[in-house]
Amino acid sequence: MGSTSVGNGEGDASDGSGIPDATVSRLPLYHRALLALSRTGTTKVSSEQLAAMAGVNAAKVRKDLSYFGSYGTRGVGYEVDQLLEEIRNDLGLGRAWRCVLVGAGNLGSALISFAGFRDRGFEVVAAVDVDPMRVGTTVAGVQVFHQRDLGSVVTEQEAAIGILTTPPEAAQEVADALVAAGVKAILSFAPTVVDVPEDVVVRHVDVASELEILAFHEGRRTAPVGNPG
Amino acid sequence: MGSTSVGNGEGDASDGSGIPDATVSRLPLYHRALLALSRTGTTKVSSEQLAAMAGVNAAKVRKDLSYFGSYGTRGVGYEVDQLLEEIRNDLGLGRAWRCVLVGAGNLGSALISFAGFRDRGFEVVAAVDVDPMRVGTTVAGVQVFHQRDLGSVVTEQEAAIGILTTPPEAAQEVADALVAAGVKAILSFAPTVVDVPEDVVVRHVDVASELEILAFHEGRRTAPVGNPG
DNA sequence: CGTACTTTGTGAAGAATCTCACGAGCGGGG
DNA sequence: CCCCGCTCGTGAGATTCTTCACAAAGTACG
Repeated sequence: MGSTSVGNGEGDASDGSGIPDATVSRLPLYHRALLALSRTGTTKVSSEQLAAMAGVNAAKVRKDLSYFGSYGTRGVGYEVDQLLEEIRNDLGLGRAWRCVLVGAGNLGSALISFAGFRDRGFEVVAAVDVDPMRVGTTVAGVQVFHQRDLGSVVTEQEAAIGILTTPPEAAQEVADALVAAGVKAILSFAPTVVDVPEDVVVRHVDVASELEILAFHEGRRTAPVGNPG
Repeated sequence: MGSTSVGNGEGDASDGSGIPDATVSRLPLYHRALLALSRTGTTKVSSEQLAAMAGVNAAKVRKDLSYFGSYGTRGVGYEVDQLLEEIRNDLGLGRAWRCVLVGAGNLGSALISFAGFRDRGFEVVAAVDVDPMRVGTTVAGVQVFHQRDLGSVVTEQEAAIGILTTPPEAAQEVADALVAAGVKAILSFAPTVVDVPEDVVVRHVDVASELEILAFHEGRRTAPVGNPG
């Protein structure tokens, strides 16, 4: 997708790990599908089924999985629990990921409350903000510190992931502080580009952009030809 | 990318409009950058500058813009306001986009309150939910109807975009209802695949997946080789 | 044991995207 | 008016991603 900035190099693809970016971005889909299968007690799954569940092509599933080794049995398919375990390992979901949230506003608070993360091993262990009204309070059990203490909060909490929900003006400054504190993975909701060193990964979630892309397609539908002015 | 499903065909790329998907997904970045320039009163910008602001390559900027015609002056650059107007047109941001939100829970409410949309022409004109506690209430000025009336709400409100923030189990059913009501653009926050007809565009925002991708990269950093078990 | 059937794993072709590199056109100065 | 320096627009090559198609390898069964 290109919203990632990672050190490039020797590998088979764009990441040093040798796993193509496109494949990595699909792993969560497979993970989700396998989780659903496991819950229903299904023990085996073919690439065809998995593909349907993840909304992709079957050949793609097989090729993606092959990057991690051969976990399937020809003529049978993949063992759900074994494959699930493998992907859990690859995605690093075996451990708990400690996240620090920067910007405890509307969106930030919603994210903290959102249960979907903790289930998967992502826990917001602390939040910071600049607003004196928010500093010192607790949001859904998460303490809010002052943003100037971001560095020490990250260190003390041993946070590995920074979640950035500040206004765009503050994003770069916060990213710099996160990087300085040793954070190497940032999820940014700020509608702006953030510059980070090569070894830091940034991913963006931008709802406004997504809506604009939808609007583009909608606009094309009703007025297929460019502006007639 | 691949989170989009659009009818494929004659074009130069994967969309019927002839504009490559990759280019479309970058238009919001350019739009944002130009907006910032316009606000500071800058009248001209080079592809190099624009590229830096959007976090992409200069050649890519020029090629992207060239799909829409030649709006630059050689030796000078692009006229900010003219280019901004052009991209506004292409993205369909000249008009107001009426959105219906399905699922007025935590995330849904946060989205309604989020100001960033209205500024850009996206307005949530109604919400629906299944929870009787929420039906009949008002969230940030937006009325919440019962989900069973989704079809008529869409029709009466003349909504063009559906925003889906239900639990994954309900996502497909809701998407079907939206499609039946004539909605051709859906933004889904539900962590599941939704099947829609070829002429409907779906885009996904999945925070959990993004975190998992970050975890993947982080995991690779500390343990570069596969699981030593 | 051998045959028929199924599904994986993967080389290779194809498509999309990115990047380079350079000619074309514009403004400014002499 | 002509030359110089700058930046756009774009063909072509490099890269990445997707899809096809088929041999390899397993199961089932008589």
